[in-house]
Amino acid sequence: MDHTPRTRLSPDARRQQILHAASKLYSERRYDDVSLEELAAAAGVARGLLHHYFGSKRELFLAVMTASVRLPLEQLPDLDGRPIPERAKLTMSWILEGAQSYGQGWVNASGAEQWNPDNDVQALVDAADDRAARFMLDALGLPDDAGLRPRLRPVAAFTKALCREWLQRKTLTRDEVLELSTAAVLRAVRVS
Amino acid sequence: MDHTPRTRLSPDARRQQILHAASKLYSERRYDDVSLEELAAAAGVARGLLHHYFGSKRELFLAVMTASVRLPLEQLPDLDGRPIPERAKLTMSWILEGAQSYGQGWVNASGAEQWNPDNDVQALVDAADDRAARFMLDALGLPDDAGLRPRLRPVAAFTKALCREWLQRKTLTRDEVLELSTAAVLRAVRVS
DNA sequence: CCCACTATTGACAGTTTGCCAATAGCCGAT
DNA sequence: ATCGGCTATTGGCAAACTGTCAATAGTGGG
Repeated sequence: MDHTPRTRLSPDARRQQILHAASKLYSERRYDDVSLEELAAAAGVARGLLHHYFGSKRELFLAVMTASVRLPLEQLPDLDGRPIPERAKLTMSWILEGAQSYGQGWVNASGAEQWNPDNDVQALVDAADDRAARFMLDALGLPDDAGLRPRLRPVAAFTKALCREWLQRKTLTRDEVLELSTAAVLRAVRVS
Repeated sequence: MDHTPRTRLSPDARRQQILHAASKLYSERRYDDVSLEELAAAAGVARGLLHHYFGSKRELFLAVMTASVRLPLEQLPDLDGRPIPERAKLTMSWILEGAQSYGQGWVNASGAEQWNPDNDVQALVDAADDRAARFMLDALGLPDDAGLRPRLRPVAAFTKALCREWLQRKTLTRDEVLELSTAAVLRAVRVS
């Protein structure tokens, strides 16, 4: 046995290290195909530590997913005074930018593995889609009432599917994706 | 031990029986949360028989999924001579009908559990979406070349997300779903 | 410099999957 | 009707995996 002297880190640092290693493994193989032993080896720690920090294998996985299914949509280009169609197009263009550079996880995580209605992963994806819908409403300067959010949420699924065609299969161009997704947004908010 | 005398069925009948039982269990709980022992008990057979028929747990699961992620889209209403927008609306209405009555699985299975690009479930869903796109092209009387299929495939994801809002969350009406999905189809095939 | 705190480890028990030899229904042949 | 062979079906074994917990060893504070 190789007895690497045990190194002691702050809980936060260790957590990040484990999440980072797990993120890489889960991006390559399925959840049930990756053992805790592998995850521990990749992170360079003992298997028991994973349970110590995350409780169970599922919770570790969900922690990884939570960080991956959402696009980083912090700052918003300044859109004051422009008409809504232009706002929609610019915001969607902004989103596509994010999808291209950071959003590998966002693009692919488009739903649950099975059709179980109360699925933990589906809940994460739904929350992310809802967040994207609110983001868009905010960018358009529209109120969050009036039932627009349910009409806008499915557009997130649409956009992700379009991005898969564009970024992975390379069957669509960026311009096509932008056009189709923007049109869906405008139709959803009832603006021609 | 209860020794129910062992009953011998034809391979096809047994396969169907197992698939039926598995389908029910998988609709309630996650893949990794259902053990082969439970599946065997639900089907009323020994655990070894599942391996005999399906090889592995994963293959049994995929067999269930294969049947569930596709809508039964056999017959198509007769649309000869009508303009394309009307064809699109009628076809989409037909699809929504199927989603409401049979398509619990189709609506929910909208993607992979994780963002692994070569995921077996994702492949099934992709094939189903592609099939739906061909179905729609056929209904519209449009040729399958010209790169329309990649533009139309994401509409399947969009429609499923809309159906989830309509059938599960009850935040949209059937008419709204019909309007938004039909508009997406028409935009995808470049017909106003 | 030593002690207490806690991050980290290794081992154990229960469960699960995959595999294979043994068993027993069923159909055709005699 | 009965027997024999084919194969559907079973039960048990070995390896792998997850969850739990007591023991261990860095590390900062007194």
